[in-house]
Amino acid sequence: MPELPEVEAIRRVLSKDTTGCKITKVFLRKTRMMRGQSILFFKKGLTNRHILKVARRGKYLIFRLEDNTFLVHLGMSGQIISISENKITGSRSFFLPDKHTHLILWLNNGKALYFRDPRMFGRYMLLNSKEESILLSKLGPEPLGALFTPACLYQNLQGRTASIKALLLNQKIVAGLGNIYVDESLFRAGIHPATLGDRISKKHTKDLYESIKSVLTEAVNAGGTSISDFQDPKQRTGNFQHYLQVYGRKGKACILCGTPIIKEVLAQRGTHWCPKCQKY
DNA sequence: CGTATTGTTTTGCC
DNA sequence: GGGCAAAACAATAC
Repeated sequence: MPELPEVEAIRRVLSKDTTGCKITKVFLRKTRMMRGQSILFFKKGLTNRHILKVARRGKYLIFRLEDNTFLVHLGMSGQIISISENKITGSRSFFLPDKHTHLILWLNNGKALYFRDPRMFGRYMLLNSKEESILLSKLGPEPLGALFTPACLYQNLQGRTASIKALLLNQKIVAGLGNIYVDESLFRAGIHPATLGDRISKKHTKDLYESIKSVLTEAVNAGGTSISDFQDPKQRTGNFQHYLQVYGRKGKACILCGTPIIKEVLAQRGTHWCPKCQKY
């Protein structure tokens, strides 16, 4: 679920609602996502710290505290819900905490953050600044930042014999794209997802660069894509699912030429494209 | 029952 | 050691 636009939607809500708040209590119900860090370490490192800033890098959500950083990756199905205790949630009717709520942070503004993750692919890490920068430096450039340029993308594709689909899913090449936005970006750029990275011309790389930026910008402005279960901490859904041009449109007419959209597994992921508009 | 699912890391091969 | 592809991770929905 959460790719860059969804994580950004979550970040914006949390930045507004939790910046400056103190974490007063920590309830850890499942420890699997903590990368071996102990419960005691977690509780000590979070309790009575203030949330100084809520940032984002790629798909990572970053809570800067006084002397450490709480780093969250939501994986496939992670979500953060901001709510008062034991209220029935609005859009779906489950009680919190439910069996998928693995972490709760109580704040001094009367709210609690419920970290849910049914599939448990998410990760929580409490890191010092050095550990944080080592981890985040492994990521490629922010696609909406100044360091991401057509030249940078082109350089990163040279000598690469994997498909462009696989390469765009690789967070070292550019950080924040997932399956949905890779398919959408490739459609807008008119590039077939199976094209080898090395075989993409400078001109097509520029097109791809522009497509990635426009897709992500529009998706951020739409509050993300709610295909199955994405919701922000206030349980609002995004709107970008209404603007998807290939993802989830298998067999439907291409918006440009009317040809049925193809869906096949590529790079181990369901991959959508128009066989006429997207060439090798 | 089998298939599919929005992500990353590990494994093994070249 | 790097790049690549497949497997693994876990739970739910259809």
